[in-house]
Amino acid sequence: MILEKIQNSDQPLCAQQIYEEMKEALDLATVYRGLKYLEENSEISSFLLDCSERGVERYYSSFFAHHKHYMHCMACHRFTPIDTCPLGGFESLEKKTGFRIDEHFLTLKGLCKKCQNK
Amino acid sequence: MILEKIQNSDQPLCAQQIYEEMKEALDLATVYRGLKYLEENSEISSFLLDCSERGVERYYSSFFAHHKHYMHCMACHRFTPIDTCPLGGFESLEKKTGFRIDEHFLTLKGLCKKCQNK
DNA sequence: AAGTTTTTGCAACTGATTTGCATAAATTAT
DNA sequence: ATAATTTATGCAAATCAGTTGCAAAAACTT
Ligand SMILES: [Mn+2]
Ligand SMILES: [Mn+2]
Ligand SMILES: [Zn+2]
Ligand SMILES: [Zn+2]
Repeated sequence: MILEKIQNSDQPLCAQQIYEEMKEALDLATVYRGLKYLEENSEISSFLLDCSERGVERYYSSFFAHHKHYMHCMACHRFTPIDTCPLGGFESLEKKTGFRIDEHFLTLKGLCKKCQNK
Repeated sequence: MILEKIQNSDQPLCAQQIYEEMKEALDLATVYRGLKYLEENSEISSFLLDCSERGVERYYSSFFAHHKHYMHCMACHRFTPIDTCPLGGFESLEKKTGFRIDEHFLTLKGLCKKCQNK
């Protein structure tokens, strides 16, 4: 159920949002346990969002959307996906610093098209 | 005191780390209040780090280091600063999506030089 | 020194997430 | 199909970073 909800959404969802729509069927603790299980089994992936209005929440999206980046609208709080990762090769940075980069997380914030025209 | 500690550190620091070194002088709540004040007055800036070992914590660095990005070592948990922001112009992305990008946050994770050679 | 404002410590609270525990549901063995 | 065993669930309590109320302490004004 939880997996389907996430797969059928065009937006990353947080635990509360998933719970809202199934509160008659599932307890919040069960939602969290389900999300944990799904993430451990690589069916979904998550990232933290630090939103000035809504605070810090973890958002989940289906795994095939793994390593996708989003732009977060600070007005409507929706995510706009970015098709191509704007981060290119880190080779020169790695060579220069000796650091081996394994993962990167990028969050863009601003105003979506709709919210600008208001 | 808090501001000095942050300015004199080569690493972003979290509330706990700052508190550790002044626990005889300051209460943790006072540290948090100080950090809030300093950030509101743009003397420091902060970012969230989601570390698989240490959990989610907010790290603070002096404001002149604002808009700096770091690579976080997953072994020693230290930050290596990146001198030049690897993110170039978002103009084409903005034009294509209509989204207006105001801020961006980037976290790189991996293994620092030292930790690789162990 | 007395009155006023600001800062502090401490404890209680918050909100997201996790956990213990006893029960319910699903599986497997008899 | 029935009893024994395993797994999933609800609910409440715990956790953890961070915040807040409140009364006492410190700093500032008069
Ligand atoms: Mn990327
Ligand atoms: Mn940048
Ligand atoms: Zn919007
Ligand atoms: Zn390291």
